[in-house]
Amino acid sequence: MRKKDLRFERKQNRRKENKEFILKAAERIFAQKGYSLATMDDIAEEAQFSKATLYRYFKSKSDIFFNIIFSSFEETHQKVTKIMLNEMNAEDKLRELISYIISYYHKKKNIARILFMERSVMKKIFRIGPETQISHSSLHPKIPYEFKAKMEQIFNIICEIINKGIESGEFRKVDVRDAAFIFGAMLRGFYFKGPLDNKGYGISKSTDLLLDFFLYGIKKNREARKGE
Amino acid sequence: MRKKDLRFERKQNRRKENKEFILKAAERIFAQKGYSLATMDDIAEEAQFSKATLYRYFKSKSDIFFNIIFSSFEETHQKVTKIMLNEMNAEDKLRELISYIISYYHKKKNIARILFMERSVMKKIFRIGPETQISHSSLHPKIPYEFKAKMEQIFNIICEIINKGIESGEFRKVDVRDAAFIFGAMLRGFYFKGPLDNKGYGISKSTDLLLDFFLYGIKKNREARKGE
Amino acid sequence: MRKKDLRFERKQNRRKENKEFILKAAERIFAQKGYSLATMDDIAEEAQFSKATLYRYFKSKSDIFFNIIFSSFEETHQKVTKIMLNEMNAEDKLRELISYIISYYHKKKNIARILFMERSVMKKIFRIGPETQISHSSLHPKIPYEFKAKMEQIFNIICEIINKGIESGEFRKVDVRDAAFIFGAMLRGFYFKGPLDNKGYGISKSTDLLLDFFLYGIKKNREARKGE
Amino acid sequence: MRKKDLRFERKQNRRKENKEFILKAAERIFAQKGYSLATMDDIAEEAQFSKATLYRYFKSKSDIFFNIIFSSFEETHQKVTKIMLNEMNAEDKLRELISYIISYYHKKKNIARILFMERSVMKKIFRIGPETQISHSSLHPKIPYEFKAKMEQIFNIICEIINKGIESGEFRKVDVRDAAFIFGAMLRGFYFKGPLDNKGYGISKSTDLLLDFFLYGIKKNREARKGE
DNA sequence: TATGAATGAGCATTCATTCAT
DNA sequence: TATGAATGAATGCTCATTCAT
Repeated sequence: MRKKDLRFERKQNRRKENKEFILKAAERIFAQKGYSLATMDDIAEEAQFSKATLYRYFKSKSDIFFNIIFSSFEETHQKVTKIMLNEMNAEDKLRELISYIISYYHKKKNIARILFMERSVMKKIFRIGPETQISHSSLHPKIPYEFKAKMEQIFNIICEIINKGIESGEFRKVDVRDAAFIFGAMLRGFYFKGPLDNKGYGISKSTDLLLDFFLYGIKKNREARKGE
Repeated sequence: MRKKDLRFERKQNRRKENKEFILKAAERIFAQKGYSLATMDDIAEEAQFSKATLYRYFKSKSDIFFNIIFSSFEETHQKVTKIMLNEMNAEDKLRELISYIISYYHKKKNIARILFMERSVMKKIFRIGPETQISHSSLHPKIPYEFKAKMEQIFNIICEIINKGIESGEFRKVDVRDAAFIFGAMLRGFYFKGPLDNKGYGISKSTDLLLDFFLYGIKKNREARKGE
Repeated sequence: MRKKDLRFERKQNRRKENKEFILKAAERIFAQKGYSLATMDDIAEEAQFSKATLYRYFKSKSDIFFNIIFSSFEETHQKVTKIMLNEMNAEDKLRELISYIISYYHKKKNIARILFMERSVMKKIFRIGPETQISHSSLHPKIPYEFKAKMEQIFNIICEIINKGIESGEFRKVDVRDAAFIFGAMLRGFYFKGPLDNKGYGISKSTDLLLDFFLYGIKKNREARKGE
Repeated sequence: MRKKDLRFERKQNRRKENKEFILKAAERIFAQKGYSLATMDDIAEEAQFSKATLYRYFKSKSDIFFNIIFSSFEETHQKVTKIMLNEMNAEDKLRELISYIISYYHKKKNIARILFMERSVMKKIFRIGPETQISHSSLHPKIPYEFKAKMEQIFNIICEIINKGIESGEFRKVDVRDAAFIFGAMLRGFYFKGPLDNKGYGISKSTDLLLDFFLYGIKKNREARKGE
């Protein structure tokens, strides 16, 4: 029955490709318009499928959105893990991290923005998750939980990098989670700047800038600090 | 015709009060639901006016939103100016700044979030501004321009504070605008943390944390830095 | 404040009239197409209102349908009560009843049909009722309960009429509820005849026919019956 | 070419079996949900065929429905004919008839309901029949005609039973078609009772009850009736 | 001035049916 | 033959905005 298997595989692949294709199209639309303002018509047109077809691949608009975010999270998680495992000192790891995240934000544009920002939308989307899941393990098993979990995994990896930096004597003795949080905050705030303009630095210059401030702060003469 | 003047004035006052009242109500709704999910019905009910009346005071939903943001900008501008004019060293000014902005974000909750984040919404809102304005000098004269201008004024004040810090020798010789941008980014990112949890520090603890990192960074031993 | 009261009253009336008007239009549409096949667009067009306006007056399609049925139930209830209270013998009351119900079915055409027949639709409609009602006493307080209750009130009145007929010696001693059920069944079945044709008797002839059979049955010589 | 014939026959059989299978599945679905609320997806899933395959066996949803009803009509026709041909008196034939039809309604549940009741659906279904048939002698040759014809055949048999009862002196001299119609009405109405509850009698008790009333009516003392 | 009424344009979602393999 | 994929046309419902009083 190899023939049948092959045909089946081909079909599976086609399905996967189409899903991927729709997701890419939807990502572009969400990036342009945000979640609420993006319509299924927009996505259908962008993907060059009929609206009804979208529903063959995804349960709902929020399902599409969820898939976009979640898969991009996995990507990030993998990348961040890889960075952590590198044989570098902590400073260089942070540099890599910054560089990656900045370019990631850039690539994902408003997607990440929506994620961090349209809190009410997120609530609405994820209400689908845990309540519904009880009665029938649907396509979104433990959405917000998995979701948050994934974010925390990433956060923990950053903590670990910083922690190693402290242990190795590179960094002063700060609260690891505080430091990691500040680190993330700098990156987020750097990218999500609203109507503000910074000088439009590229990724490399931006990375240098962020790293410089995260490492050294702005003070000229550091008096004895707690962690030193 | 003094009578008429008085009556007119009373009317004006009443109008102003009502506008203010509607704005407050709308702010609560936007904070709860974000821009897209908030409906004019919601706002009307919250303000205890009829929906039609809302349109007597404001041109559109986006007009309401604009007014909310703009007035809160003015408030911030004044406060920041006051801080700058204080007789303090730069570090203390930054502390005040952080404290104020963190509490401001907290007070305005999602409002600021929307501002920084729902970029597509902002675009939509501000399209009303300059294009429409040509034909009839409308309520939004140079909206995004004024808007951006206001933001830049605030930004410039922060620059000035930092600059004074450099001149006085408190801070190392960094690019002032870069530093101000990083400063803002840290605050923004600290507050807009998406589904992430930080430890839920209060304003005072948050202020300390942010100031500590902005001043000193994370490095233990600072080798010779450019600005030193 | 009489002026205001009057204006308010006028408005209230207008609202009531419009509701009534929409209900009438919807009734025609439901009669033509049944519940599922009738669309809000159909109703809107028939009522010469916009679809959105329909939703100002009624919460949903099923709300409209519910109102149609319920008000027609009340009408029937009143009429049937009046018949019961008449000073007539039981036979004449039954005649009146038959005459009224046949003409009622005729007037309400498919509405009654839907009620008795599209059971699955009814289930769907009334699921709105009791579940939702718990959290917020909505427009449909105890729909199916009230609904069934109303039907049972009507049924009980028929029972009472028959019971009096038994007590007065007009009717033989049968189980009252059985008899009332058979009575109703004959009327229902007489009207809801599917693709069958009877001879197209008018109301008067139909009434005679139904009464004749309900009273005397088809047997020629009645042997001793239980109830005699 | 016997081989081919056999193969053809086998194919035909297989086709027939599949049709039958689909019909059974569809019947279950229609019974559960009524016509409008049942979807082709539901039927496909229940039959474990793909939706497209359904369309290889039947022209449309309504075609499926038509076949269900028509075949069940044939069944009834045969059974009713058999009853008529029995060597019994008319009363016993009626008893058999009632018993059969009540159990038939029970078995076919909502199917019969749909038939008698969703008149608009029936119209929709049968519009496919005679109009379409002109251009290509389709699967539905004279649908509503055959359909009605079948119903009338059944009706006529009931007439004949009653007529024999009159001729034999068992029944009084009533209009035969009127009596048959009332007979049918009682049965229909007895089963299609909407949200009403009767006491939930079983088939045997129900049969007794219906027969009792159809034979003797409710009157105590029968004065001289027309037909006696 | 204030507002209840009205609506056009949309929106997410569904479904009977057709197409391509 | 059998079917997964695709879709046009609806469908119930919503909302920012305008109208009439």
